[in-house]
Formats: sequence, C-alpha cells, structure tokens
Amino acid sequence: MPIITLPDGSEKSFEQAPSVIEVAKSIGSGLAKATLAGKVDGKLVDASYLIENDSSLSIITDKDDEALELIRHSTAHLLAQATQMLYPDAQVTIGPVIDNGFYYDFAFKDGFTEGDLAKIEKNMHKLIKQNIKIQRSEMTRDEAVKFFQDKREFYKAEIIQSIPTDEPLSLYQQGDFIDLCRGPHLPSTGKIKAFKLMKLAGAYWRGDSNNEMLQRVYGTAWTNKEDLAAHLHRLEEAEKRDHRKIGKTQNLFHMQEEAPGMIFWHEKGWTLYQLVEQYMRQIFKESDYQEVRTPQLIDRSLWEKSGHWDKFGDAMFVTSSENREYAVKPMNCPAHIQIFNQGLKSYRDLPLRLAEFGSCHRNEPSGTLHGILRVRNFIQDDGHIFCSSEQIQSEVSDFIDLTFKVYQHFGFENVELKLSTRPEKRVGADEVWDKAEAALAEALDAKGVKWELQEGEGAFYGPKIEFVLKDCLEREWQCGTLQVDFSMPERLGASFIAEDGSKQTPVMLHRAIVGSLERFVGILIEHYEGAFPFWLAPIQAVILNISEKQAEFAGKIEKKLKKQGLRVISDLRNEKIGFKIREHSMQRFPYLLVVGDREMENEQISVRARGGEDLGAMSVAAFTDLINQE
RNA sequence: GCCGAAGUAGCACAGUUGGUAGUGCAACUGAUUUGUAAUCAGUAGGUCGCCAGUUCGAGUCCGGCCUUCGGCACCA
Repeated sequence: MPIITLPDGSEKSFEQAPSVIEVAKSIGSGLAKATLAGKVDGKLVDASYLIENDSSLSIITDKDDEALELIRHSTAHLLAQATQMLYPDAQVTIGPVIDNGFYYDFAFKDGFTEGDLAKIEKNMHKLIKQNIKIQRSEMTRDEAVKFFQDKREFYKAEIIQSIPTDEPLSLYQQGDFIDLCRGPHLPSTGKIKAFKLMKLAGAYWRGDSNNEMLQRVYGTAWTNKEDLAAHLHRLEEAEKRDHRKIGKTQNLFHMQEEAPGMIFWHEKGWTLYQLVEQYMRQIFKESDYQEVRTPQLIDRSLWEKSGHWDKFGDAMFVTSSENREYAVKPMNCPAHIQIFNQGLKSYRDLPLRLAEFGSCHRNEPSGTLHGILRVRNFIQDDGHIFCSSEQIQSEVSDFIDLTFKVYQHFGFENVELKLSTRPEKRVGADEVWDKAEAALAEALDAKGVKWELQEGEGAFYGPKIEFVLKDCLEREWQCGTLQVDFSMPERLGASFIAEDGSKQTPVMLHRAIVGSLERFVGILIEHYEGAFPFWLAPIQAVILNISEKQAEFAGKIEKKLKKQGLRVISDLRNEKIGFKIREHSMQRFPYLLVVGDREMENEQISVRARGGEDLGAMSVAAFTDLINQE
C-alpha cells in the first residue's frame, strides 16, 4: 500500500504499486495526458515506472525544466528509428542530448546527403503521428551484447561490452526499433511537438581521430513550436553578428587564398586592433611589466631544448639559411627566458615581468581555421612573470584582479574561471605538478572566487587557470590564461641568486588577458554586432553636408574635431541627406553630424546618435562635452 | 588532418536535360544642390577558384588540387 506524497504535500495511497501515469490519472485526466515522466524521490523515471514504496512524486510535464532533456533524448531515438527504417544498413551508435538539441551518430558506409536529411525528418513526423509507445525492458550485459551482435549492431555491442556492471541494462523499444539507453524517455512518440534536423557532419567513433569517422546528424527539439521558432530566430540573429560578415560590410579586414589563416587588416580594422593593443600596452605599464621584442626566427635547437619541437614540431613553420634550420616562433616564452638569462639575476630582481606583442605563427590544421577567430598568425598580449615559489600566490591574485578589470573595460561582465590540471603528455616530475596545481588552487581559493576543475586539460609544461567570458548571446570564449611553469626555466637554464646565496631556478608564469588580439577583435565584433562603444569605434563621427554650400564649413568642423583626437570623416558627396544618413547608419557609426545652412549660420552641428536619436543642434564645444562623458 | 557542402562582376545571388553568362546594389558618366534610413537616366564591368580530361561544343559532366563554410579531432 504505497503512500505517494505530492509536491503540494498532499498524500495519496494506493492498493497496489501504481505507475507514475496512474497517479497522474488519479489527480486528473488533463494531467495524465500532459505527463511526460515522473520524479520519484528526486530521481527522474519513466511515466510507466511502478512506485513500489512510500515515496514523494512530482509529475513532469512540458512545464518542467527536466522536460526538455527528455524530449531531446527521445527525439534522438526517434531520429535513429526513422533513419534505420529508411537505411537498414545504418548502424546506431550514440545519441546524446546537447545544448539546444541532440545528435545521433550512425555508422553508414554510403553516407547521408542533405536530401536524406529531409527524408528522415519527414519519416520522423510520420512516426510522431502514429504515436508509437516507447517501452522499457531490461537485459543482463551479456544478453544485451549478444542481442545487438545478432542484430549486426556492432558499435552498440562494443559500447555495452565496455560497461563494467553486473546490474541489468535498460533498453527502450519503439516499434521495431530498440536501443540501449539509461532513459528515462517519453511515454510515446506523439509527445514530441517541435523539432528540426539541423545539419550533417562527420564525427570520430568514440571521439578518437585514430578511429573511423561516423555520420552525425544534429537536431534541435523544444517543448512547443514557439520555442523552436524562437531558437531558429536566435540562430539568425547570431548569424548577423558573424565577424566575417561585419568585417566585410564595415571594411575592417579581408583574407585570401594565398595566405590561409592570415589577416589583411584594412585601415578601420587596424584602428580597432590598435585601440585594443594600445589599451593593453597601457595595462602592462600600469602593472609593472617591461615590454620587450624578440626575434621572429630562432634556431631549431632552442625549440628542441624547450620541448616545443618534440610536441609541436609539425605545427611549426620552418625555414633554412646557410645550413641552419630556423623555426618561425610559435610563442614568445623561450625568447623571454633568453632575456632573463642576460646578466646575473638576484632575488631582488623578482618578480620580473616581461611582456611582448610578439607576432607568432602556428601551422594550425587546415580544418581548424575559422575567420579571424582561429588563425595561423596572431599576436597575444603575452607576458611572462619570473618569480620565486613564494611569490606565485600574490602574482596570481593580482593577475586575476587585472583580468577582471580589463574584461569589464571591454564590456564583458560575465566571466568564469577554470583550473586545468596535468595532461597525459607532459614534461616535468609529478611532484612538480603537485606543487604547481596546488599553488593555483590555493591562489584561487584565497581570492574567494568560484572556479571549475578541468582535469587533464593543462599545458604540457604546467597547469593553468583559464578565463572564459560570455558575450551578449551567452556564448563562451576562452581568452585569458595563467600557467605555472616549473619546467621550462630549468630546461633553458634560468636561475637567480637567492637570499642565502644559493643558485635557484625561478618559476615562470605564462599569462595573457585578451589572448590572441586577432581573435579578441573578432569577439568584440560579434559581441557588439559592429556597433562598437565610442572609445573603440574606428570612426566615431561622420560629418554630412546638406549641399555643396556647406562643404567648406564641414571641413572646418572636421579639422576642429580631429585636433581633439576624434576619429572623424566627412561625406561631402552630392547626395540627398537621407541617402547619406542611411549609408552611415548601416555602418553603425556612433554619431552623424549634419551641417546645413542653419548650422552654418549659427556655427553649430546637428547631432544624430546611433539608433536614430536626434540630439538637436549644438556647438562643437557642446558636442565635445557630450562625448567626453562617454 | 578527417567527414560533408560550396566557390559565377567589388558585394548579395540566379543560371533548366551541355549550345553566345544574367538580376539587384555598388562603380563610372550626366542631370539634380537636396534637411535626417535608397533622386533620375545612361555606361562599363566576368579566363564562371586553379589544372587536366570527355565532347563539335563545358559555368554545367569526370578526375586532381587550392580555398572557404558546417562539424569532428587538435589548440603550446
């Protein structure tokens, strides 16, 4: 006689163990119809789940947060079912829920085409209409392995084989389709209301590039059609922000076949880039860094010593001259150690902070290039702090403060911290790694900030703190990084004389705030959708004359504003004012300054702010006051 | 690098079963001298990514390569 406690505290007792759906029915037929699953004592279960003991139960409908995951998961199964009906040779593998949707990986020799996707989607709709029951059953592991092997589902069998358990495994069946799955699932296919197959892609079996490539179908699913439409709309909005598109329309930069992964910066884009670089240079100065400059080409032997040749040799550009082999530098740190090594260093010199906007080249695999966000030639706000072990914590602490300050200045308020620890392929003894990881964790804790652990994600020479910022669309961008390195200074012979007269090896902190400036500019373009804040706008104001009569006056205004350091242009073309306003509005310049006969008479300009707001006529001085408040 | 798709005028795109390469915007010329998101008319503009091949004939079909896009793997 189980007693069921509902979320409102009321209790219901049953003669026999009821299923979730039966409890729902006893409350009301409307609720029963809306039931997607249940939560028994906090655990998500199928609607058909029998409640044997006294328990608390909440009925899950599409109003609950858990519903989306259920729907997406069941839609993935529906995708697999629909696909196998059409292509019986396609083997199923995995089909997990991801942000905003799901995917399913198939092993299919013939490969799918875009057209197949439409066919599959149509079939899915058909199966939804049939409202096929989704039923759970159990098998032992060995039974399940045999079952899938007999069905010639070898990938599935391999997955099950690798599950170390004696517990029975659950399977879900809908029509002829049966899949191994932890569940829970929707009660029937008819509960799926809004989904769309999005794209086709390749994906390695078990995420390993040594394995064969599977066919992945991505889809999105929502509780209702409105949410689906809203999601598709968001994707369209994101597309409008694409930095490659804005880079073209605003004439910021271009890229071309002859220099893959490298940027041709046009004047306006370079202005934006320089604004970022100059700001970061100022930050370096204020924070006691010494800016240095090191060579672009360095003999191969140095990269062998540092360990880079061994790990990243394939990704380095090389050149040779007079029987010597050089590598184009992929990073600045070994060069900074060379500067540190000049002259005998004392503990009094520490911490010694070196900074460089050094141009680095990395021969990234062709498939990874992406606009200016992932390139082969980039410059970072790169810095290396040489310090003693005792100084690590305060340096890390200062750096965290500095990084938050910089992000805020650029308009990013939402920042997350992650600690990445030792990867499999690494240099340095385990004790050294213990020390380095502990140092970072302690510094983070001492700071009292929230952070997340990412095991195995560290650099090959040391653990790192990563700063991930979120843009206005909640997309995440890893920009800042701070890495503790006990290995490279030793490999490259860095040392200092300690207080007791002994020779010691300094610790090196590798650190960057915005990271690749190229990438950061790309992020800024997308975050602001090309409507940059006044201080970052490559062009801050455009002067527009009404007719030729005011051309000379417009020139005078331009000169005046430029003298005050403003980035101003004028448009004196023989065009109607409406035409000019439209053109420059689309360029998203912060201010449009209109001068006609009236303004000329009163020595004024009419100010139109971005977005179309008319600020009225004012003197140049009044306008300068206005922008100084920006 | 791997899977899939794409590359046509400065930009955005159309181009049927292989038969003289189009549209809009931009550019140029002329007219218009204009008051807050497109003034009108005319002119010019192309080795259809590159290289080979099939064919009387290739933007279109076959092969190779380059680049880009969407993913996967990678990311010092």
